[in-house]
Amino acid sequence: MRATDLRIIKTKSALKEALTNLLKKKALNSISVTEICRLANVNRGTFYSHYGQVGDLFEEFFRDLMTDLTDSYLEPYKHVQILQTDELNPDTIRIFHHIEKNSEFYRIVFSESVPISYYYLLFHHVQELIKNDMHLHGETGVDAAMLSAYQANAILGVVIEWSRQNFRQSAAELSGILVRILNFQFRGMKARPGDNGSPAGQPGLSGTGEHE
Amino acid sequence: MRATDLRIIKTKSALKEALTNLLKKKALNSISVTEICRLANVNRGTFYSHYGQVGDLFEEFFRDLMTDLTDSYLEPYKHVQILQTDELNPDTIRIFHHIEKNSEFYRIVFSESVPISYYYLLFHHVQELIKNDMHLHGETGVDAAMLSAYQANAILGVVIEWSRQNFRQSAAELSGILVRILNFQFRGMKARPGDNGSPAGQPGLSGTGEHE
DNA sequence: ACTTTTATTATACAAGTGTCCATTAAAAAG
DNA sequence: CTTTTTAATGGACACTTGTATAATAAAAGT
Repeated sequence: MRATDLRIIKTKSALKEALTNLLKKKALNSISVTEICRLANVNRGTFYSHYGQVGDLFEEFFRDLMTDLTDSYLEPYKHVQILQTDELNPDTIRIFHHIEKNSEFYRIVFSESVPISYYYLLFHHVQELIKNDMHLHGETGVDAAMLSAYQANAILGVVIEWSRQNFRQSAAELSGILVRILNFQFRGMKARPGDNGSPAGQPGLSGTGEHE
Repeated sequence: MRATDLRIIKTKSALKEALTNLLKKKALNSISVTEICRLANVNRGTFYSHYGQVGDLFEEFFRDLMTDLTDSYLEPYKHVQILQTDELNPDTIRIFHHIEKNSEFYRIVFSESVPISYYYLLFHHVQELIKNDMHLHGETGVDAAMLSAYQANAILGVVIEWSRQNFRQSAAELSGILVRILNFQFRGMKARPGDNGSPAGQPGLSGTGEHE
């Protein structure tokens, strides 16, 4: 069962193409294996020799996106030194751009009757990105799994709300909103004369600022 | 179709009882309508006259829990005046106790192949609780929907991680972990002599402290 | 080009799904 | 207690699901 067998490649891409087309017209959870195979001209038994269910086929799209997300995430931290909560460059939060770019896809991931497993894929991916980032900045004294879970899901909360509002804001606007949220959380410490010490960078995002 | 018709009450409770028993032995997504009806001695057509799918029956359990969650949530804010990020009474965060008490149920809600809609029910409920709480404390200058989404999902991120670790910590321990996370986020502003001003209460939770 | 390997097909099966309708029986209304 | 209302039943329908197996055909290996 070499993965390079031409027959396998042909079958799989036919199935993916069929699913892509069906997703333009109906919800993921209402698409049947039979339907995909009919459209792809592939025997139903062949489908089951490659995938267990419709979702497994959909998941293959997901893997590619997660790679792109990694790239989107790492970018802003190249400029982490110049970040100030007050003047965060809206373009910095690339994660919103990544989602905006693929909003067609994320619309499905966040839709009601889809299994939560896709959300978990996204969540765990962001969590890992944050956790890796934390290690770069040394020990925090806080349970790393819990802290990263808190921070990752906080961002995704904003994204969920964004998708619930049909992605009507631009990614740049979303970044602005996030900045205001972070500022609000830290409102106790700013605007205090003679107290201009770097206020923990982007704690809402990775929690790993540039100080200490 | 008065909701008080004895036949309806009898049928519905028989179906619920059957589902409850089945859930002790197998996953929600692997339980069929046929199976429930067989166990409940209810005609399959009768099931469909009340519910559209197995999930709709499960959702009825959920409604009750959300009421209990409201009670659990409101409790700690009766003591909000005495809250300090440094010495937050672990018992204060009742939401963890609520989940611990019903962990049997939440284990299902957070399990992989279940639809994300249940998570949304929980998320939106917590979001509303936080939003109401925000209004009590006046305008924030931040998009209320986005801020509450951020804060609600942050807490749920910790809960997801908790369930992923099979709820091995106690609710009290979880509260302690949350306190440490919040302290970490605010580490830039504490231990600064002569700067003992209430540090924004519980921003990670509701973001509405007691100052201003 | 020929042989070997194996992915794909056609077909069949038992089981579940969602929907419909005529019949039955239990509850509500008088 | 009798009548009226309507929930529940039993049976049937076309359809999807997941699995299995022998036959076919396309690719890989020599």
